[in-house]
Amino acid sequence: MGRARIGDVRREEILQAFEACVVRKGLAATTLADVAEEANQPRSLVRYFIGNRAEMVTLLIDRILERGTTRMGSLESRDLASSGALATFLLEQVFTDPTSNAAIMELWHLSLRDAPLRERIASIYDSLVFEIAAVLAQNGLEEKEARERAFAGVALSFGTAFFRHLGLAAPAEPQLHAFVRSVLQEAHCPVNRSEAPIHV
Amino acid sequence: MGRARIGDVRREEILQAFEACVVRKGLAATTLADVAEEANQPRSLVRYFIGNRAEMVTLLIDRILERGTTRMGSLESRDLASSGALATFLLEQVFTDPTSNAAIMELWHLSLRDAPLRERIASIYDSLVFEIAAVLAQNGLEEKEARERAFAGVALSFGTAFFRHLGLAAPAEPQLHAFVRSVLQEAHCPVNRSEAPIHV
DNA sequence: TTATAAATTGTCACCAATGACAATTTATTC
DNA sequence: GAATAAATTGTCATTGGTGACAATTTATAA
Repeated sequence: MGRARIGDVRREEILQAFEACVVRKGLAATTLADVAEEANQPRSLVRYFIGNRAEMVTLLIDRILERGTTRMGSLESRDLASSGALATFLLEQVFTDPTSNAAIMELWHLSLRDAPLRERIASIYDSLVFEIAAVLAQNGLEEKEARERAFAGVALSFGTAFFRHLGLAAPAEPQLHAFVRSVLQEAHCPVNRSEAPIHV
Repeated sequence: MGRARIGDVRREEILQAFEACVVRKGLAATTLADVAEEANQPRSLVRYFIGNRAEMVTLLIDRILERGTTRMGSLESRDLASSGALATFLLEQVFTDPTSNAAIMELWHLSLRDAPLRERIASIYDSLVFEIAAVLAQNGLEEKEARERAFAGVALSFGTAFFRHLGLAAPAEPQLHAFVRSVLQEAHCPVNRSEAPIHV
């Protein structure tokens, strides 16, 4: 007996509202009252269903990271055989959605003083690098070099996305594409890796 | 008559303490009391010499940005003729100092909801791109392409620095170097870094 | 209908941080 | 050493946000 539990629904509503607030005004500036208003609920209900503010933050982090993870997962199912396809994927799929970007940048800031979170975020990007390296290796690249090039490609895309967000005038799509490809695939004149480090 | 003004000294001490706190625990978490303690002054003196918290934040931002600007300025005086030297500069000078990085990341987060600040930060990176593009153009690259390649090189270095901070296993120095060069210069192969300016 | 568990409402105390300011002390110039 | 401007100390009120909880209402199963 008793009343039907609708906690899951409420929690979902609340987290959604929370995320909207965070994207709009930032984590530090969103109060429980903000979230409650966004969710059309009294503040006490937010506390009743979610609990602490800290717990709410934890839930939101999980939510965002999980979305990131599943998005990475969808990479495997795609047809990304060529480095050109990889470049397109990186530039057009991974760092484009502004809402996700806002959420990620918030998490990034949190991670500055939260080592476990930092590792969780790192592991997502790491798996992205891993997947891309796998494709490159399939195309005949040596494993270590594949990983290095994948890293560079992701770093370049990442940096570009951040600079875009800053409002810097980025090169046009085809140019960026060419740059990403140029780090992903062997140039015609391969760098001699056995050569000793030049600087230092 | 009256007492000698030592406001400038005090202000400097306070700002220094403020920055130390921000780097250590983040802007949002540092209180006036924290700053006062770090500066070995009572909180009321901090208020007396600096004023508002908002004003203090403004001063800190100016301080950090100005340092960034002057650091960019020092670029011109260097001998960065070859793309190899540029790569070295980007990888070893620009995004390396952990304290500056911490400060910048804090500013970055602030800039998410502060358009004027965002533009100021953008202009710093923009002038970095500009300077590098100038060197590339001097080496014979067409102006537009020079700017595009400079952008990519900076974005790659930036992304690498961020990923490093995340704890991701980055490629070794010489590999990174090769990647940066590969986006900075046309894809054929002057390998020797100490070489004179590269011709297209 | 009744018992019961869950949901909903509303209120209150507490805390940390800020801002404001009066009172006092110190250094400097005349 | 007197006048004065600046520095220094200490205290208080306010505020915004959180956490806690008692009281009430609502839906469901028996």
